Amino acid sequence: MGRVSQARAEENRKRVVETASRLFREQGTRVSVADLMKAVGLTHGGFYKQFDSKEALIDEAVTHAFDELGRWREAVLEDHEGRREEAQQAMIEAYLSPRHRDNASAGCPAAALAADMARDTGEGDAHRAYSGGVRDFADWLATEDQDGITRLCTMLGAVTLARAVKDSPLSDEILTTARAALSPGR
Amino acid sequence: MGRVSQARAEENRKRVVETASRLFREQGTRVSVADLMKAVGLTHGGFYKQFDSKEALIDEAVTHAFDELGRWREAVLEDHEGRREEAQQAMIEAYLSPRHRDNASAGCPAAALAADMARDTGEGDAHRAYSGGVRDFADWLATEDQDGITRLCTMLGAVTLARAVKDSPLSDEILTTARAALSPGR
DNA sequence: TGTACATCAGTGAACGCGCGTTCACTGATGTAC
DNA sequence: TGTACATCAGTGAACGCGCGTTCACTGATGTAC
Repeated sequence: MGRVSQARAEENRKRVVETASRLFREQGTRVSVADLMKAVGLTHGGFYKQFDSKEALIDEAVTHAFDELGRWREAVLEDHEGRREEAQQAMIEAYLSPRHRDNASAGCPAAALAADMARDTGEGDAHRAYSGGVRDFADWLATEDQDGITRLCTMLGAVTLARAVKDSPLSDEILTTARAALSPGR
Repeated sequence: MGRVSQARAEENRKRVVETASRLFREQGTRVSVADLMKAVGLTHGGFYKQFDSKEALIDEAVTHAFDELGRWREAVLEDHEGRREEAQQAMIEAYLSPRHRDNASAGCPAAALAADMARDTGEGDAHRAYSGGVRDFADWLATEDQDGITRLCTMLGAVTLARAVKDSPLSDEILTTARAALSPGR
């Protein structure tokens, strides 16, 4: 293939991070470098021209996923013209929807990457991004009389369980029940 | 080594299932057959004299873990001489304790194995045991005015998040906050 | 502006390693007489 | 009860495979004049 322009190389790098951020949320960080590069349309050898190691990419991909989550929250807040509690309710609805359950690759990284974070070493940017992202999400969800952490626990637990029990009727029931519990008319 | 008595062989088989049930909860089903057998004190070659495949063992180990969870609930209920709501509160306290967070290998399989269940194929005894176990746990946690599913979501979400953010102060805060939210004086 | 050459993003074969699984072998156990 | 032999749980080397990572190579891009 030969050398590629700096602009193209930079764009390729971004696509690797974005694709990794999606694939890791969908399948976990066990996705191989070769499969990832294939998904981007490149070969695996060039990976190390852009990243020091797979772990360095994980750091960037996790950070990227939480940046995306932050933009998701901002978009919801804008949709509701800054009315905070209304936006929170919209986020809760979206979070506990079958759509979010079935599309982890575009969804909440706190839920999708929890097991990978728990099992890996706990040092590095991935864990810093994860902890900071959880804190920010909880803060955003807080109201005057309800703590954001508890809300996030219920939401994340529901999506985690709904994904784990797969397509049994229980999965829908978990989402519906959690949605009802977190709705204002309770 | 030569042949081993039938009683000993049966005991070895049980120890493999028990050890797998612990190691899978601690590290996920990615634990290798060789490492597992080493932990039991055997070599990996003999594994296939007892199990058809690693997947068959996963089925048994997951089932075993949920049986253990059921016995945990029964023990708590007995400790409180059948007083249901009191036993539920004791379970919530134990579930949201640092001890449970830090000892996944002896803890709740619904929390520890959620990611493995979500990412694997969804057929087989492991998933049946998982779904059934989640249902049973939720039923056990239900009260007259609070749904068991929602309680379980909050508990499981809290432990999952507390494990994922590792030893940051946020981890303790998540447990404490969830405990307060699920306590009766609320 | 055009030419000569150095750079380096991407290629694809290769590396050591650990995975799940297989298999010939061992020798104490279980059984038939 | 004692002897002869078949059984089979456990051993350890080997299998093909995919992993993360390395490296010699390619040739268009970027740069120096």
